[in-house]
Amino acid sequence: MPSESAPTPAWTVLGRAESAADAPVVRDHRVTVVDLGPDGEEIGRTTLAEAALPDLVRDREGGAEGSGVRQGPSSPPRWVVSDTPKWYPLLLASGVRIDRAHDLRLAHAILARSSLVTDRSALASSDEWDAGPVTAPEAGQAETLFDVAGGRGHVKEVPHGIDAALAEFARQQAAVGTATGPGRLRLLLAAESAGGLVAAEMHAAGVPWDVAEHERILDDLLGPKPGAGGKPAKMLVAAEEVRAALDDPQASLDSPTRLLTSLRNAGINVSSTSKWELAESTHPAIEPLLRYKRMARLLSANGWAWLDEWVAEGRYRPVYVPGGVVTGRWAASGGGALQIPRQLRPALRADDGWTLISADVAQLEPRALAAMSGDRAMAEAGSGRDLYSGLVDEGIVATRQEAKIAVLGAMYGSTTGEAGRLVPRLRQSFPAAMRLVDTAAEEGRRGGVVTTWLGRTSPEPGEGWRRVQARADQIDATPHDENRARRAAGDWGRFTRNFVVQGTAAEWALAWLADLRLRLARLPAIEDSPATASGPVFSRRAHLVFFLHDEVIVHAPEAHADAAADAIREAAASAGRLLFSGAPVDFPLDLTIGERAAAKQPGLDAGGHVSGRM
DNA sequence: AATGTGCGCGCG
DNA sequence: AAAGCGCGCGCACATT
Repeated sequence: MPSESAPTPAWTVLGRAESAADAPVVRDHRVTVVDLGPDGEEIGRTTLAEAALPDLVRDREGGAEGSGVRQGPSSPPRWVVSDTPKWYPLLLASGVRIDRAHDLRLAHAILARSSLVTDRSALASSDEWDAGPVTAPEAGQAETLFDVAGGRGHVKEVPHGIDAALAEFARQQAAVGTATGPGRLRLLLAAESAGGLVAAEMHAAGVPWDVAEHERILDDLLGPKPGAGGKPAKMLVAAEEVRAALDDPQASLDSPTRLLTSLRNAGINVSSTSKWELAESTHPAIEPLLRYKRMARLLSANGWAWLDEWVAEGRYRPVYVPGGVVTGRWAASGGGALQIPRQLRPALRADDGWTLISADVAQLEPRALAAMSGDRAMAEAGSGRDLYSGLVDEGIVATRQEAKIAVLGAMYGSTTGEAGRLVPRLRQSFPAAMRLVDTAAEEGRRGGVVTTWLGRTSPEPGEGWRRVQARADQIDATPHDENRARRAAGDWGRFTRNFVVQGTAAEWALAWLADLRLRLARLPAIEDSPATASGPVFSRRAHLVFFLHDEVIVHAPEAHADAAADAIREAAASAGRLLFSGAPVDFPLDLTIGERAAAKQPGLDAGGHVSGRM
């Protein structure tokens, strides 16, 4: 229960207790909890055993059974932690969820680089906060170490002590105070931190995974599971067909170099073994070869070995890395969470009595661009309809396919081929949107930085890039030097052009997630449910299980499916208002409840590559 | 035997 | 069809 009649803290900082001089043991696992008032002044402090932390947090959250349902009139604090994966798994395992957090590591990464922050010197010098996330504590199987921008090669953790946390938090608050447009940065820090919570929660809950269905798919596409070291029967058959068609009984299909030699010996004139180049040939070896390659990919990426390693108790538990991509998108570490092939989506299977709800935003990036640039014409083209079809309706391009090429080309900086022909039409129809991306590209070509809608700033080009540019400016620069510099400048310009769009879209998605997790937590819990593999916090209520840039999947009790679907829609509308209040841009969802929820057909709108069927 | 690199391909 | 952006992973192959 809330303690005494102390003033309600605005922030509560968690940190490992600093060992006092008279501490009986050096490594006593104790935690210090410091309450801060609205101006950052300390208004309370207590130290307790690590094991007692969950109960304290549960009390402060004011909810029963970790439900997160508030009981008292005062709101729970925003918990300030060094690094969410360091602290939150323990709480979740104890049945405690929290509403709001401020993740010092994630916030530091944003603030130390944001061009909105006027004075970054204090944050720049506290570089012990420039580190990657801790690896998941129970990760017996996680062998992949990851590097985040700046931490290349060495795995370093941020400090977890209370003194370090308080000092860094004070630096961060001061930095936000000096920012131009502090509101946006505060919003970004809150959203980024909420993303940290969601990532930990989804890892704890896991994706409900039907192993039998996965095995059925493997059996269907590859044949029965082979013995150790063996290849599946259907792969062997395809390989023999290829060798026969090439008239090369020794041909190796697994080594690109040797395969290329075999292909050329058979008169197939290709410069690589990539599938798009192979597909242009009509040689009879090509069809079985492409079939073989699809099977080889499925086997190595998501075959029986993947199932053994990554799925246990009917749950796939990927490790998400919020902020792991420079643009602010999430990365994933281990198990290929962001690359689960559409082919396998039927293996996502709700528990008995539960259902899956999947929702994705149609054309998120162009909509983010329309909103941030205030381009009314572009907003109108996407209003209440498929944005690409909107371009056709408005007579800007002839077909939906052309619209897609033009829009993607505008955001990625395409200059050749069909995109080169179509993008200029957008420049005419959507001048504000095009000016925004063109300006971002120009800034990048000059070696400058660009910033997303909420304040995430692109990295500066590296030393090598600067050397190349400097070389081309020398009086004795060769045409080769100049070409190289022009190409590098163009590359960086396309990066910064895309950064503002991809990064702002990622901010919208974070706001969506952040709002959604709170709405789901406020749905009622179901009664009398058996314990599930989702853990103590999520066994009785709707929860997020999957997130992929512009798509979420929620696992919900059947009785709450409609309420959860509403929460997803309302959260999307709320995210749009929060980021772009007043802009006439909507973010329509494709939402599916039930059996087919996880198995959306290969992309009408996805990156453009419609995956082949086997 | 470990480590690094390029290729190819899955996802948005 | 890929192109133009951002990723992670497994494999073959080269290097240490």
